[in-house]
Amino acid sequence: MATATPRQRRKDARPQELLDAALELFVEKGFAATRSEEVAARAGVAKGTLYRYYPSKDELFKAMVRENLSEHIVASAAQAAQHEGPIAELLGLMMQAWWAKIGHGKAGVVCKIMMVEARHFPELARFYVDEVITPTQNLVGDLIARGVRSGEFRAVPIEATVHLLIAPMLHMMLHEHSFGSHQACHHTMSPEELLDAQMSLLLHGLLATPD
Amino acid sequence: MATATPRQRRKDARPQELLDAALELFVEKGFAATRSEEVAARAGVAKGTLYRYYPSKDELFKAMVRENLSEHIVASAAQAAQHEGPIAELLGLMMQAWWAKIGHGKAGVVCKIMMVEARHFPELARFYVDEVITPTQNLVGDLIARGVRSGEFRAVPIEATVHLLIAPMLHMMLHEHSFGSHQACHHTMSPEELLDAQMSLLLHGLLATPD
Amino acid sequence: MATATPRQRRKDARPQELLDAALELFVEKGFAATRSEEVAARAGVAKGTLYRYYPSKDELFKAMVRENLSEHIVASAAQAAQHEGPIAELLGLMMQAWWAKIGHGKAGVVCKIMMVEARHFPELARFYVDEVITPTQNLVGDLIARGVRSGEFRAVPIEATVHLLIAPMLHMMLHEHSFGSHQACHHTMSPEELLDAQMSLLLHGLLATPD
Amino acid sequence: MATATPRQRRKDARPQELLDAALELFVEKGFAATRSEEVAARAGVAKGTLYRYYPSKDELFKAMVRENLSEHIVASAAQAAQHEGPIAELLGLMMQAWWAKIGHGKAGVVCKIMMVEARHFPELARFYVDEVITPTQNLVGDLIARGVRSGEFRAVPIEATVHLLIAPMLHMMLHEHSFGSHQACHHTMSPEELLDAQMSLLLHGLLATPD
DNA sequence: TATGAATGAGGTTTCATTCAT
DNA sequence: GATGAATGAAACCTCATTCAT
Repeated sequence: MATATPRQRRKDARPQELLDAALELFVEKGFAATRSEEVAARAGVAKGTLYRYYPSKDELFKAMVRENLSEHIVASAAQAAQHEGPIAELLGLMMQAWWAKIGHGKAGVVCKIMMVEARHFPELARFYVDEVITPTQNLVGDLIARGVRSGEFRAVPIEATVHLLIAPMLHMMLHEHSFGSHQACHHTMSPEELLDAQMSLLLHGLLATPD
Repeated sequence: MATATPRQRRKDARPQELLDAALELFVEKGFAATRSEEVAARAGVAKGTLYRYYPSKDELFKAMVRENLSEHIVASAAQAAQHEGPIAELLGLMMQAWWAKIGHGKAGVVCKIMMVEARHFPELARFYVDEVITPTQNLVGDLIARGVRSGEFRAVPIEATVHLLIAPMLHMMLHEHSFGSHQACHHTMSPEELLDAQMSLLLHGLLATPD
Repeated sequence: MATATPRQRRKDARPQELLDAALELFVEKGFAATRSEEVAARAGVAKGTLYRYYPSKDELFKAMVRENLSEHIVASAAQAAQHEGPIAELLGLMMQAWWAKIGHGKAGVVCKIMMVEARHFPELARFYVDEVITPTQNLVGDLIARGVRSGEFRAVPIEATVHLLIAPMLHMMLHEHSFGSHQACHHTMSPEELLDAQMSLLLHGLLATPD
Repeated sequence: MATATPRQRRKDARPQELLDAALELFVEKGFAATRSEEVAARAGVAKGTLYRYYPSKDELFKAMVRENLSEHIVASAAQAAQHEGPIAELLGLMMQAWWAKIGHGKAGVVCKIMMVEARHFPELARFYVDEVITPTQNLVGDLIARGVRSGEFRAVPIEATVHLLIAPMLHMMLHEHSFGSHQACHHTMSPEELLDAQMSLLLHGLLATPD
């Protein structure tokens, strides 16, 4: 049996190591401000080694996005759950799951990067729109529509409601990444509590007395 | 009193013209990808002239942000209105006003730029947090609190509610700027309709039957 | 009257200075082995200045060839002389003129460079073939044909004769440039004497007794 | 006696295979533009293996030239034939032989490469001059001189005549390698016909009426 | 011995900034 | 003040060479 040599083992791990290093640095400093040598250094290799695996900084970026997005896509699809109980409950669970699995981790960070660099990588942006944004909106939109049809929800406009469900989570993440290091800007509640509160608020509304 | 010559008038307008050009380009291409010569060209002056007004690209950026933020700050403060009727109405008006005056215009764009470049300009980010984010959150938070005290609103958690009010608008703007050019990603409703729908949704909640 | 400032005067001279520097270095070391910084240095400017005038090393090369070829082309055309006496005399004069004006100077050197780099710059090679080689061959070929028709020359094959007239001069130049610095390789006759001898040899042939 | 294993045979052939690959590539793309990995790949070995046989790209080049030149040298020497008939006949045969065995094949190509890279490899150029150019010129020069002494030839200047004999062949080869791929530049005669025509022309001269 | 992953010097090119005019 | 030619630091990328396996 061919035992992998240490060298081979390192080689196999390289692409992932480089992608991870790239993700970290692109988040920390942005794409343009990250030098390819830094990525290599953080991955523990020399400048030239990076180019054995990715033929340019742009390709590295694209690979990094796709790599981290694929989890996202799979996760999104998997959540097209077959849930029986009330839709409201399902929505709450899905939002918590999204935060725990995506918003809180690498995939969430990629959302920020995509937003920042979309103009510079139009094909990638289209890919992101087609594979992530649109499916997610459709998924959530279908659930809302189901709830409306079943009488669980009021006859709300779908698109606006989807937006209202998704935006706070995305924004929370963007905010943390951009201004999270400033004391005055930390949310005093945990993200989970915030989500719960938002969900409850969304369901019951602000008003004390329904008109 | 010396009447300003056309030249003098031209010169007095320079800083603003440069700042406007910078804003446009930073939005279009990002900070790093915008060359200082382009900014000068769009403002109709030569490369060297830019440096007579702003000693470096970084300083130009900071001046641009501060310039466009000041409107925002003033606007925010001005809205700390002495409103008499129900808070819900006030909130709705404020959100519409925010979108019309800020989110839709230059100041909104600056929010995106700040988010993207916050890591690169920490003092500026702090300034933004202190002068824009925190005051805005306090303003909205106070209104919510007032509404709760007066019995107009349920006893909702302030912070989460503020977040839920602000995030959708900010996110709409970011989204338009990042992916707006992709067909699949255009909102089919106008921003104004979206805002109305959101406000209504927020006030009454999703559920058809209050529990 | 707008007097050219020293700066302007230098600027106007730059392209030519850079082209001259490039020619020298490309001849000395070849295209690939010449660093763009060296070209700039020899022209007395900094690295970056080169790129104000030529957007890449390749474009610099092409400009250099075209610049030096244009003389050649003009010269070739001008030699399409309206000569009355014997063609043999004309051919001799033309070869001497070619050597004096072209082979001996920069344009000749460009022939070597074109030969060496033809594979790397196919469009340029085609340009060279169309604008220099083919016209020259046609010009000489027409003269031979005229001589044959008038009975001055034997009924020699045109193409081979053209080749036999041109090759020695070109080869002399290539040889000088490649091996001229090696003592054992210097021709002991001057190029002019060599040309005379060759012309005479070509006209009368090697054989002592015509058969 | 140990019979060579296939592996051993393979190994013994390596240097030649590498040299052949190098020759092909250096001709196709020039020395600088040929990557050592390409040479290895064309020879069917890995990059590192090349360096077990030749310690550097420069040394590979030198070995390649020397290898292919040695044939040339031997061939040149062998042609210093003891021919009895007229020298003119011998010269014609020698030129045909040179074209068939050298000009047309690898050794001819090496002449082009030497010419192009002479400046970069001065010792090699000297070697080439001493071992190839000078002997060849001496050989041809001696034959001319013999013909002059025997009364077969007119009292032509030796050096110019040697040049006139050699240049067309060399130039034909260089030309084919540089511009051969351009339609407008193909000779319409075969090289052999060209040689015949040249020889005949050289012997009898251009003029219809000997003076 | 052969391999090919890794290295890093060195090349091309960009662009913020300076400064003579 | 305004200009834009000039600069050179710094980024990207290549590839000859090394060396662990």
